[in-house]
Parts: sequence; structure tokens; C-alpha cells
Amino acid sequence: MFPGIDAGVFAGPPAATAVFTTVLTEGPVSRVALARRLGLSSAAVTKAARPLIDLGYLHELAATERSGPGAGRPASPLAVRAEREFFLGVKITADEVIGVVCDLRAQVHASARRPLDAPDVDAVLTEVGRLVEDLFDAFPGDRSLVRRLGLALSGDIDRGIGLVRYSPFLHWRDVPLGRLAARRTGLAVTVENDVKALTAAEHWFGEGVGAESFALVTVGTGIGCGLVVNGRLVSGSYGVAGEIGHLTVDADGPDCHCGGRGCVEAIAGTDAIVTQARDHTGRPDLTIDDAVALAREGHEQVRAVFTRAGTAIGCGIAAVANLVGPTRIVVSGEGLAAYDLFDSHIRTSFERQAFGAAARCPVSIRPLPFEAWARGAAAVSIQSLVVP
Amino acid sequence: MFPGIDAGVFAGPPAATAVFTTVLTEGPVSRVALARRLGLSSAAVTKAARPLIDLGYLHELAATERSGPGAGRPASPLAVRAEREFFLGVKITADEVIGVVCDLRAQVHASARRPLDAPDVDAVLTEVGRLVEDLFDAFPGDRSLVRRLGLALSGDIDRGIGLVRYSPFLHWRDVPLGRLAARRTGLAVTVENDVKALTAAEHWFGEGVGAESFALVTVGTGIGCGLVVNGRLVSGSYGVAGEIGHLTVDADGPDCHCGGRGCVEAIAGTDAIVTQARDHTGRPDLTIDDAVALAREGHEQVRAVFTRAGTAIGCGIAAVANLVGPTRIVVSGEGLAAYDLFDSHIRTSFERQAFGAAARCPVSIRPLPFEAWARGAAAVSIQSLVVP
DNA sequence: ATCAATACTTGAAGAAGTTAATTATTCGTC
DNA sequence: GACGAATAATTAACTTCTTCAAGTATTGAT
Repeated sequence: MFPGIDAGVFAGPPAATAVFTTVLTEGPVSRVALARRLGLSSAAVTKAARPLIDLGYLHELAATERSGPGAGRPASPLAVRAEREFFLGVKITADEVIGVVCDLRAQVHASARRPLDAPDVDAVLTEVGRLVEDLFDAFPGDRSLVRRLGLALSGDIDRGIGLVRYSPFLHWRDVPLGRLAARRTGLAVTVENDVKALTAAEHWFGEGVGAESFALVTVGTGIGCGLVVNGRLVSGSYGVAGEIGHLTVDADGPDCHCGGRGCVEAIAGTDAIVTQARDHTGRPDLTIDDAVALAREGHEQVRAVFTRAGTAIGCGIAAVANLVGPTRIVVSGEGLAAYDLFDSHIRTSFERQAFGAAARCPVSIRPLPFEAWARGAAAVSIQSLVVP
Repeated sequence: MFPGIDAGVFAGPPAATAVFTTVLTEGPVSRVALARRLGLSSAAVTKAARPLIDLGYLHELAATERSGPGAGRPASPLAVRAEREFFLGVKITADEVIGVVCDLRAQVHASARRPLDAPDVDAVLTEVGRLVEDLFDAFPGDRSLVRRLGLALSGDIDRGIGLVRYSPFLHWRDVPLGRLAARRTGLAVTVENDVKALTAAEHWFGEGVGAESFALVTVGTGIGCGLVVNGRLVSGSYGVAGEIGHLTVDADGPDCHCGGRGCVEAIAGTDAIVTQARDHTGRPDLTIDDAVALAREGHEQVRAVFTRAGTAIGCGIAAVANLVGPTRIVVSGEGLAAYDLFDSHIRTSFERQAFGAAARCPVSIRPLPFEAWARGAAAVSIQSLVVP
């Protein structure tokens, strides 16, 4: 039924997949609770769970709290044995590769990074290969428990066949990265767009758990958005989805590299903030850290740059809320290291622009450790174990 | 297996449902083609189709064109017997109710309308009841083939339980319209938001057929948008979805009744166009038809109002394309009666604002007969037969 | 100790789909 | 015009997954 891990596939009957993903994402649950939750009979859950327990992926916890009014056999909740298998996740950027080793519950157990000097396919593959070695070295557990590698990078990716259709920052077109990396590392490789990978991670292991629909907005050099609707990741028909960064929020705003004007990214992207701060201070070598420092010290005009950025982001997420009506929204990314400068402006702007009850949508705003991108890649790899 | 129509449900095994909906939406198809399309064995299709044929919902067509190089038994395509059952669809507006009788393929066979003077629940139910009688009278076929009624109205609707959570134009809150109308008419009733109903109709019976994801934008007094993503209608968690009309496209634009400024609806809604045209002509009694006439005659300022409206709509659909990446977009609605004044401006604006390959998304623009809203309601009723 | 309540397990029965063999129908060829 | 290759549809045996109904397990309350 479950052909074992060596077959490289972990696909069982529908009920087994549903049981495993539910236990994985929603923590310890009893069999009856699973049956109710999934619309199955409890007998079906018992049967579906057995091979998963035998393979060591699930185990039973001791009964804990009593359930209802008084009586009855206590439930023995099923839980995932997180250390049954480990997953590598690697994020590829223009100038480095960052990797992590995660367990089944996407907890990070080791991490590493390597610089990248040339963007050509072979150089990237070589550095990914070395990074994988580094990760194996840094990983304290049993190497044979690591069999899968997730790669994440910005661009238009066909996750199904591991193809990089187009990557602007690497200048790649139609590179079969999945196949190449699998050959190089001997691991089962998945490839996904970085924002979608992070969204998947949040959907299965973060604040998106249990949400029928939710949106993850990333703020950094670029401004992106991953969407889950009706429980499924939105892919976009033409390689475009979640391009919140190129919504126009100010027709008179600064020009954007996309050719438009007043895009969210052209106002709130890290580069845009630096450019504006330089204009206002007359310091051509000012960095983003300088800008943050100046704003925190109370430099009026630089503060205004951050205010304007927060307002633009709020506008963007309001557009998402008005159009797809997610259950919740998470705003995250390296760009939010200066969280305190954005927070209230994002919220104010969102609440002003959200239509009607959409304003009730909870918005979490929190900075993102850069490692989280690699963890997102690992999360996709975990998903590929369950839903190939 | 199929418990017959009298049971009020038409739910079979998954394969049967898939076969029926595919034949219904994608026209006559042979069993082998269905098998390929649905990932089933041809044996499964044969088995699934038989009870549907026995019940009279499907029938076999004579073999038509030859398929490939030369030989082989010709396929006998399965087709829907459109007149096996009929469906009522009623759109409720602030001042009238409009109804149609449709066959299984959503072809209109009869229609009727009645004025509505009071917006209270009982008055609406009475008029709906009378309209149903009128429709039965106007319907040339066998009345016993009509068992279902779809209602569509603007507002926040819970389709599952037929509840009108909130309807601004009727000032209703939490009205169990489905139950009430079922009691009044003796029919199986579905209730859906009007824009979503129209989207469902387009998804099953119009230009949206076969699209994994698509968007329908309606232009009229309000500007709305229905979305299908991953093959499923987007519902929105807080009763809000597809609120394209309240995206901000011009921060300095006119005030909108929603409290914002420069919303698409405040620029391109029918009322907004009339208001602006009045301002420019100084004629306080000018109607939308007058405005259209003036624009067609070449009145510069009134033309500019339409241009601006088209540009705003283009902006809105570009936002949809950038965020969800639909396979195709249809722009429709009574407001497009003056189609020629909008068309090119919508397209230009869309292409300028769509990001990257999203600009390749085909956009159809076409006016909408008002009856189409009622047909949308009927389409939801047809869906409820297949997917309860 | 007994009972009611809840959780889980078991084995038989049933539903839904697959594979493989069979029948049906056509075209092209000799 | 019979024959075979090609494609379509059907049939029957079998597999897989799930439910149902009955039983076992474990607790709290009486």
C-alpha cells in the first residue's frame, strides 16, 4: 500500500493522505476527531493510520485531557514522528545559496550558506551541490533519513516538472533545474517559486494552517504575494499570480522597472526606499540600514518615505482582501526588519481601503528571518512526500 | 445509484458526476475522449454513463466525423438531452423581478418580469411567487419537468443554506430566502449572489468553459467581479470577494459611497458617469442614454468621461490579472450597452497595467442582455442538480 | 460491581474503479 | 468482397477502499 520510502513515493489511498496531512498540519488529533473532520468513518481512519504507524511516520500519544461531561474511553491522539525523515531546503538568490535541514514538521535542525558568483546554470548547480554537502555535515542526525531537496527561487517555475521557465535575476529560460539537481545530488528534487514556497510553508506549518484561503505578502527588494484559495495554492495561468508589487497605487508615483508608474514595489520595495531616502538626504551612498536609522532618529522626510511605503503596502493588501477575501493575511519579509516603521501605516491604510467586512480580516505583520525562505523550499519538499 | 429526481438529489459516484458535468459543459464527447479527459478507464465511463442514459439525461449521437488516419470504429458521442429538465431563474432587483425558464444547457425558453414596489420580505416572496406562475404559463413544455428555482440578488449570500446574510439594496439581514421561497413555490430553491451566479453561468455555459481559472467583470450601476480559481468559484471569507469596484485607481478621484476615494465604481459606475456628465454639461436631468448620445456625437468632455471610465475598468481588470492570473477575462454588463465608447480604453489600460505575461490574458468585452442575470440564477439551479 | 459513555478495532459486505479479454464497426488493401 | 489493422465500446473478473455493524477497551459516575 505504502510502497516504502525507497520507491521514492509516499502515496496511499485518499484517506491515508488526508489523515497524514491533517495530523501533520493540525497537530495531534484522535482518530474520531479525524473521522469527523474528514467525513470518514472512524474505521477508515484506523485502517488508514496503521501503515503510517508501522512505517514510523505516525505514533500514538498517551491520552491527555478528558473530553466531555464525564465518561468514556480516553482518546489516544495520533501525532507525527517529526524525526522520521528530514528534508533539505535551498533558496537561490542572485549572490548566494542558503540552505536548511528540516524535520517533517518543518523545524530547522541545521543551516548553511554559500556565496554565488556566477549566475550560469553550472555554477549554481555546483554551489547547490556543495551546500548540500555542508548541510549533511552540519546535520547531527542520520543521513539516510534525508532523501529530498526543495529548491526555491524567484521567477516563473513549473513545479510539476521542476522547470525554471524564466528567472529574471539569473537570466535563465527553460532550465530543467529539478532534473539537473537530482542528478547532481542523488536526491528527489522539487522546484518552486520562492514566494509560493513560503506560502506553502505558512499554509501547512504557520499561520495559514486551517485557513480555507489566505494570503502571504512578502516585503523586500521585491513585493510579492502568495495566495491560497479554496485550500489550494493559486498558480496563475500565464506564470503570473500574486503580483501585488505591480498594482498601481499612485498614478503620479515614481517610475517602476516594470514599465508602470506608482507600483507598490516602486514605492515600498527596499530599493525604492533607499532611492527616495537618498533623494531626501542628498547622500548618494546611503544604505537601507542608514535610512532605517535616520527614520528612527526622527528624520522627518525619511520617516515620510516609510510612512508612504506602509500606506502603499496597505493599499496592496486591501486589494487582495477586496478581490479574493482571504480568511487571514500575513505580511512578512526581510523588508520588515524595520517593522516598527511600517506596522501602523500598513494597518491604517488597509482598514481605510478594505471594503465592508473585508476589513475584519486579521492581518499579521512580522519580520522574516532570511532562513525562512530556505525553510519554505523544504516545506514544498515535505509536501511532495505526501502529495506527489 | 441515482435515486431519481423525485428524491430531489442527483448525486452519483464521482465518475458519474464528472461525466455528466463534462458532457453538459463541453458538449458532445465520446466515451474514450471522456476517459482521457477525466483520467478514467473507458470502462468506468461506460458504467457511469448508463444510468444517466437510462434516466434520459444523456443520449448517444450518431457517429459523425472520422477521427484519425483511417480506420477504427467510429465514436458515438454522448450528449445532454437538454429538454429532460427545465429550471427557473429569477433575478431580484430593487424595483422588479425578472425570470426565465432554461433547459439543462441553460438555453432560455421563456421569460417574464414583474415590478416590485416594496422591498420587504413578504412582498418580494409574493412577487416571486407570481412571477413563477407567469413563467409556468409562458413555458410551452411539460410543467412536471420544472422542479428547481434559482434566485440571484446582490449582497452577501450563503448559498449552502440559502440565506441572505445582508442585502444593502433590500435592507435585509439574515433572511432565509431559500427556505421561504421553497415553501411558497414548492420548488427546490437555490440562492446565490448575482455576480457569482452570472460567473457560474459563464463558467459552465459561456466563455469560461474549460478554463481552470477565469474572471467575469460586470459593469453597471455597480462594478463587480466573479472569480473562478482552480476550477472553483471564489467565495470570500467575510462575504467579500471580487470587489473590483472598490479598488482605488485614482487617489484624487471622486468620493465613493463606500467611503473611499477614486474607486473604480466611483469613476466607471453608471451613476458616476451620469453625475460626471451632468457636471460637464450643466444639465441636471441628463440620463445615461443622453450621455451616451452626447459622447457618440463627439462631445469632448462627455467622451472624456467614458474614456476615463474605460481606463479605470482596465486598471481594475489588470489588478485581477496580476493577482490571480486567470486564463481569460470577460467584461460584461448593462453598462456596456455603450460598448463602443469603452472597448479600446479598457484594453489599452489593461495592457499597460498588466504585469509581464499577464497581458497575454484574453479579454472579451461584450454587452449583456438584462435577462442574462436571471439566466445566471437558473445556471446555479442547474449546478445544484449535479453538485448539491 | 455495574452502567453509560466514548474510543477504537475487526470482519463482512458493498461501492467504484481497473485490467484484460471480447465484441462492434470502420477503412484500406489485396 | 474477404481480411486485417485500428479504434470504440462493453463485459466480466478482480482490486482497492470504505462503510456498516458488531464487538472490545477504557474511563467516570452511581
